[in-house]
Amino acid sequence: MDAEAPVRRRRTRIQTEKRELILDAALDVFSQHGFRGATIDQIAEAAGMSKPNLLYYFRSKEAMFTTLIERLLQTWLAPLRELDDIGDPIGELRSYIRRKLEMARDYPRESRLFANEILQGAPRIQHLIEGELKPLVDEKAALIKGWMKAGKIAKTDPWHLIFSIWATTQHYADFDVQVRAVLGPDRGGDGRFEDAARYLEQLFLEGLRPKG
Amino acid sequence: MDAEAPVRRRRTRIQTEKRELILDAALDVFSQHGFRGATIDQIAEAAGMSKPNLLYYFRSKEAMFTTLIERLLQTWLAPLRELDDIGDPIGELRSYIRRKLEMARDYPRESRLFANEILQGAPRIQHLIEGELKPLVDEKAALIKGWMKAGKIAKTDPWHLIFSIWATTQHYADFDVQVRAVLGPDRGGDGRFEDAARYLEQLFLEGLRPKG
DNA sequence: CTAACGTTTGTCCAATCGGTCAAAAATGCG
DNA sequence: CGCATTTTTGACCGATTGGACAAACGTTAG
Repeated sequence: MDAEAPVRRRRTRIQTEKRELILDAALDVFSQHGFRGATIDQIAEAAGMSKPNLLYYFRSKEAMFTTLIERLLQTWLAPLRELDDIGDPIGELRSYIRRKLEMARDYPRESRLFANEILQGAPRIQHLIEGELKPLVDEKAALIKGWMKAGKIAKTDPWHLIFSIWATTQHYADFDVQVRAVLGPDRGGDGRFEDAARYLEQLFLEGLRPKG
Repeated sequence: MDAEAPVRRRRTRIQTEKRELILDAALDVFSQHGFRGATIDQIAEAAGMSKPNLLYYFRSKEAMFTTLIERLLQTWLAPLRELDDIGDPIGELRSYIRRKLEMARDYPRESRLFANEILQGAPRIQHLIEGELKPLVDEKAALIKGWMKAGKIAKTDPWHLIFSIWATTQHYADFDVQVRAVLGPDRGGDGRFEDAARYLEQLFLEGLRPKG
């Protein structure tokens, strides 16, 4: 049931630190090569320690991955959790999009790791998707539906709306190589996220139809 | 230069057939597990033949992958190639979005294989992205920019517009497991693509701002 | 100092990997 | 038929993989 470290009684200071160090290295390697493509040796080297030493802190490659992806999902869903009925609907959605785009910019490894797992059929996190993600999305979809009924935003499908926000924002993390290559060295630099933010705001709020 | 089969002189009927059979099996396996995650044994079993026999038709795992992804890119870019100045701009974009969504529906394996490769930094197709994809996108972005200047569609960033079309449509192939799980057994069935089509059309044309 | 406990590593192992090879089986052709 | 060519396979190989293990090393409390 618990896929954790030696943990006889309490967790040592060293254990806490080294586990964090390992998880960071593992995130590097897993997000770049996927679960099967990553090797324990690679992770150990990235963490600056020997393979058996790494396996002293995590009993298996699977344990590292699980720990990583469960923690990641919480971070990843946080912005959606914050979506609520306090401000005005348009503003709420606008800042949700902005926050998701910031996450793609600041935590691209997490995004890629998650994408990799879903791409391969989510064999290790199916239960999290059905048990955590779906209920949360259903709840927020209901909230959004309320805004539509009240005429605060245009009537459309709230689930697909959420999908499209995920897709467009995470695209800048998951397909980063392609985005950069297509934009070229000038436009593909640091400014690409501000350009994306401006574009996405217009897309979601106004669409492409010319005014007037 | 040519990473092909035994090919002494011409390609036999059997060679042509078996190579197609193998490529189909390889697409199954590669799209599910990525390049490193896939094994020749898996592909051989999926193709219903022995491993050495498979290696008689393709000299290596890499050769299968390369053949597959080069062919795939052509299919994948075809809809964008068709984008031109003949019809009215709004209609052109509308049908581009529709075609891309149909491809996500009909060729999800291709989409996933491509996504997998990009996710991992496109180590094997960097040259195709820079040599083929970028020029095509630049060309079409210029076309779209012309439409904006002429007031046919709203002024915005054509490159990011293309990204957002890719992201939203391919999402339904790449994140299929998640989409289905979130929509549930009722809404996640065959109708999800029609729902998506309706939603995306509204998003891209009108945005979320309520009318009036 | 020393015993107990936490940490680190060198060495090893069975399983799996991509790929080779020679020989057998099937096929095409005069 | 008989011969050449193409197709198929079992056996094998070196390299890499995830992981086990015991011995060594470090740290700390009494």
